[in-house]
Amino acid sequence: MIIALLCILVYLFKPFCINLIMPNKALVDIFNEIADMLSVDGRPTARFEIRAYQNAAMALSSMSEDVSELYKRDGRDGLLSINGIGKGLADKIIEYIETGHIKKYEDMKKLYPIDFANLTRIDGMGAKRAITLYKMLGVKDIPTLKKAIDEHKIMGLEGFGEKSEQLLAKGVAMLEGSKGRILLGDALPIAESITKMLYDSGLVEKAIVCGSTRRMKETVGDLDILAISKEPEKVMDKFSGYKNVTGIVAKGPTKTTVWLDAGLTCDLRVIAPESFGAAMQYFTGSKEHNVEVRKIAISKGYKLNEYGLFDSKDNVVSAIDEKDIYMRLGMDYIEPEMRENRGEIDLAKRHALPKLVRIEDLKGDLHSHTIETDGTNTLEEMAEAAIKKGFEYLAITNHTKSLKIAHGMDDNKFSAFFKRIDSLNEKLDGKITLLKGAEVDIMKDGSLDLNNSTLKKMDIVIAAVHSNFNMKIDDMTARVSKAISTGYVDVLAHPTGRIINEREPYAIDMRKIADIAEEHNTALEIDSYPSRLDLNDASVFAIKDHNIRFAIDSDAHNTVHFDFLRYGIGMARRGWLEKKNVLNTMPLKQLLKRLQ
DNA sequence: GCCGTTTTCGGCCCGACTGTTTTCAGTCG
Repeated sequence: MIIALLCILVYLFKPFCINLIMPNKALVDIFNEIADMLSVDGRPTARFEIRAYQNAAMALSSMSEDVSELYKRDGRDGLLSINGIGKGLADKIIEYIETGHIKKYEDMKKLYPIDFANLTRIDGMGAKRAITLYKMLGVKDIPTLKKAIDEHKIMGLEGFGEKSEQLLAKGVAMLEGSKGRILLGDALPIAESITKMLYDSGLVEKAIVCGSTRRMKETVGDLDILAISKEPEKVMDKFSGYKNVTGIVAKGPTKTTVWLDAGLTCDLRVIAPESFGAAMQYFTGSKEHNVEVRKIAISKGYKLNEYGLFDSKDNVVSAIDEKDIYMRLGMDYIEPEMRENRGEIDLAKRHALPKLVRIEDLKGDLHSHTIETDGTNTLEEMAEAAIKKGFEYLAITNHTKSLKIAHGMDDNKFSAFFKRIDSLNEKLDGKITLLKGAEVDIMKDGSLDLNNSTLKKMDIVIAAVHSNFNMKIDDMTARVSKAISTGYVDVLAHPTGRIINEREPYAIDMRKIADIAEEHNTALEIDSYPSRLDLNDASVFAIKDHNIRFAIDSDAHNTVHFDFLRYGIGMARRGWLEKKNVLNTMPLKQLLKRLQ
């Protein structure tokens, strides 16, 4: 009973349970801060040094491995193998790993004890202004900035005026109301509502969502929308007057930036039709991808910007069509989800890009709930909605008894429920096949929360950790490995347990889990629920070369949730998965054969 | 401070918008 209560408490207070941070975050922050502090360095080469530190920070932040592990294993050469880390920064990383300090950073920090990370989040505040305000007024963080603004001390400074002070005041207020990066599952519908509004206005020929939303990043910091129109001023007026706009940051004839009530900014660019392809390429990003693409353009004697690809005499080589621009640069077309400078450019040059899985490839969904546990629709309603989605099959996978908060079912209840599924399947007469399943709790000791006799009755068993999240990495890895090793688990659901912006992933060695999964033919889930997206793109990318399948599931708790699958597809595509890597691209017959 | 299909020196992505300017710096993506 006490354990059950603890489980419920852990579930309820999930945001406070775990503290596992991005492996290289400390170094990433240090390198970014050094770059900020170098912004006032007068040496002519300083701006390139700044870029070097920023590139290094970017490289470290996109690594899935802890850089100290890499150093332990491969030494200094291991560090030098990272693109963007040379001798100087390798030594600084080693200094940090071995002493916990970097002298250069600490010396600079004594000069500028400034909270750059938060101050530069304010609109209109970059590193230079942060340093100026520190030198002149002692501003070093948000509270001291607010004080300076309240006392109107900023407007008199050289380079600052009344408007600058007002802009900063507004920036602080906006930052305090901002929600940081919002979920893709929130951002994409908002962006789509704006493009719909623009189309409905009759002022635009085209309106396309670009930026990280088009790349399907799991969270979105701001929205980028691109439009073609003959009346750009009217479009900007329409856009800045949209009902969800709470403030205007900047407004010009080709570019307008507004604050939305959802707590993020949205950029709208209006572009001439002949430049649309170049603009889409440019505004989709990522920045790192674009920098590489532009370098390739330069190496071929071209210049690439948002208006097109130009030769040395400024003649247009390509501009209307995004695909054509890649082609002219000697590359195959790179899908937006891959544009992160993670090796895709090299593959595109060698015509060796993967053919990414598409939402049309999914034949069914392997993870859903009904009103019997924590769903809100009946079995019949879920079946009906899945038929409308065109699914060939839908697995009903309700929670098991330990997850009391979700009214988890025991062995007897499952037996009775399966009879209902059998009879509904008969009634549905092949319009869809409902698979008998469960989302079985993996207990603290790695055992499964139902009797083997019940598990044997199921078409599909998915298993998940829902309690005791704060175990040591070795213990959690052993716990989940033990569950998979029972041989009953077809799919490991939301393998890291993270809830975006709420709960960190629990500590688990995903490479070891992939090894065990490979051995037992267990698929790993990409849970498409917007706040989960678990596995995420980085995890998928890290283990995609294992001989395992991934299951892209909705984790639907009602009939509308099947729409979430597009976000899971986004993660899969960002992790470079192809159709053959995904379990539920299999037709029913083949799937059942494999599950047996 | 990094890096190499102009390679160990001499380059390093590019343009819009704003405010404080009188020709441009800072910020942003």
